[in-house]
Amino acid sequence: MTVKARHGIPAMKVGSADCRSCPVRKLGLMGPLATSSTEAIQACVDVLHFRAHARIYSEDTAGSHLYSVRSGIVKLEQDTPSGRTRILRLAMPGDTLGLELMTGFRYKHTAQALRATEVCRIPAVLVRELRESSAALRESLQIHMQRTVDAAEFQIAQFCTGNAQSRIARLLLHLAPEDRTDGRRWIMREDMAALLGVTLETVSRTISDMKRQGMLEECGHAFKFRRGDLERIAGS
Amino acid sequence: MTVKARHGIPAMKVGSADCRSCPVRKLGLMGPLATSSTEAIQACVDVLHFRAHARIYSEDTAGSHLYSVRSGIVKLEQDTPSGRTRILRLAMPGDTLGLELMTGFRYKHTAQALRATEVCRIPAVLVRELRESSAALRESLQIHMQRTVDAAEFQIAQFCTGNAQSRIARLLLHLAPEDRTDGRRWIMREDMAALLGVTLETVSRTISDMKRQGMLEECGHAFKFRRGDLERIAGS
DNA sequence: CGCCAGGTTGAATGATGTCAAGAGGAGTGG
DNA sequence: CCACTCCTCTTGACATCATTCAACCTGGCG
Repeated sequence: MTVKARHGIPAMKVGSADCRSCPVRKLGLMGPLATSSTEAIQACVDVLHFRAHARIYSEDTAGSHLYSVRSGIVKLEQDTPSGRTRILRLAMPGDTLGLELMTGFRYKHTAQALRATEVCRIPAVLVRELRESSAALRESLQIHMQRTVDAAEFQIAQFCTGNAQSRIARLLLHLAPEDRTDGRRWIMREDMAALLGVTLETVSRTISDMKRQGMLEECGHAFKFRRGDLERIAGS
Repeated sequence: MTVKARHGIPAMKVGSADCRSCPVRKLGLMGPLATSSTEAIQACVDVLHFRAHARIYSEDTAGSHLYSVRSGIVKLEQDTPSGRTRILRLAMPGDTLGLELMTGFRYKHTAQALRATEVCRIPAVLVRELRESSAALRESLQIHMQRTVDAAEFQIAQFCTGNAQSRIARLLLHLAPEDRTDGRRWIMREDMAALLGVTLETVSRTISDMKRQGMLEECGHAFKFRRGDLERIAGS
């Protein structure tokens, strides 16, 4: 079992894919496929449910499935030369994991759910086959590759630049469409730290400071703030 | 003209592409195309020569060409929220610039030659057309997209992690196939700093330290070192 | 109730940023 | 050929920020 002992059962199969009810069908990799072919696809695509901290796949292992995120957040991490693990980027609903299998055979990251997460598990061979016959899928693949590039570059520009306060502000803005983060998109301090390239303590301290300055509140697992406040800090 | 005044003529057309003599043909985007179609392609592909610091294209402008690097190094940078400019990654011979035009119409970075650089300028419409007819090109596109992702993630894992000395050691190792950097791949301190996410002064100080410790020499525009020394520092 | 994972805080230390001054080299024009 | 300027790199002194190591708090859960 490739999961840290402390985190129990890694995955639970919920059932076969039901694309019609998919919350992110339009965004997902297979979204553009015609409804006629959808039926055949559903047969070999499973929906899996992962608990927080469960591992979806491991760096440098042979892989045979892509994953499409339906809900939740997934972190993609690598072991750095220095022994720590570094989060390279986050995958949100609609994003595709494991696209590197289109040009290789091993996963390049460890993928781990940040919180309860649902994914569609898609056989790589299926995608390779459909790629030959469907121009729509080819376009979708290209779009999703580009989205991967964008996410990685976003990480560099937003989360590897500026001081800790700026980075945290940018992360909160990124996670929150409005003036509060969704409680279901909770990220704990340790993961924030690995994502922003600072220590856990610095994250904790900085968030505490921001609370004391009155620009941030934390209710349960949700942050509340005025976007303007954080945007001012983010750009400095 | 989109080039800083101080850096004179931005580009010089060397001539039409001569793929047979291309130093990186196997690696390049168009490499896998059959020789028969190569002739037709060469007609609309130009080879351009850029001087050090010349701008190849600018962030957020409409684009109609991809570029394939033949020799030299190109930096891809973006303006950060904080006003500085941050280098997102380097493009080396064989790499392709402007792949974002396959799914959009604007360049997402500013591309600037780090030193004297030769590129092939390929019309985006040509690539879009060939993509329909040639499975080989489609595969090449996918490989080059993946290579872009790899480069961005390399940047995060290697150049945004650890202290200044580790980052510099990793950069030198990355630039040097052997135990010395190629004088023709010179990168000045300012660019190193923007690439590693530290200040110019920190780069200068750290390199001076490493020289004093005897693990680094600088002859003209080349660094000399023993890989073992730097590898020990890089992994810490 | 007691344990433990997650979070907070303090004090000391180390690393990096900032501002400022100056050295050396390459190119230019007189 | 020299004096000049500009660019790049170096170095110092100091302020600021982040890390480290440690202690402690808290709420959930067996």
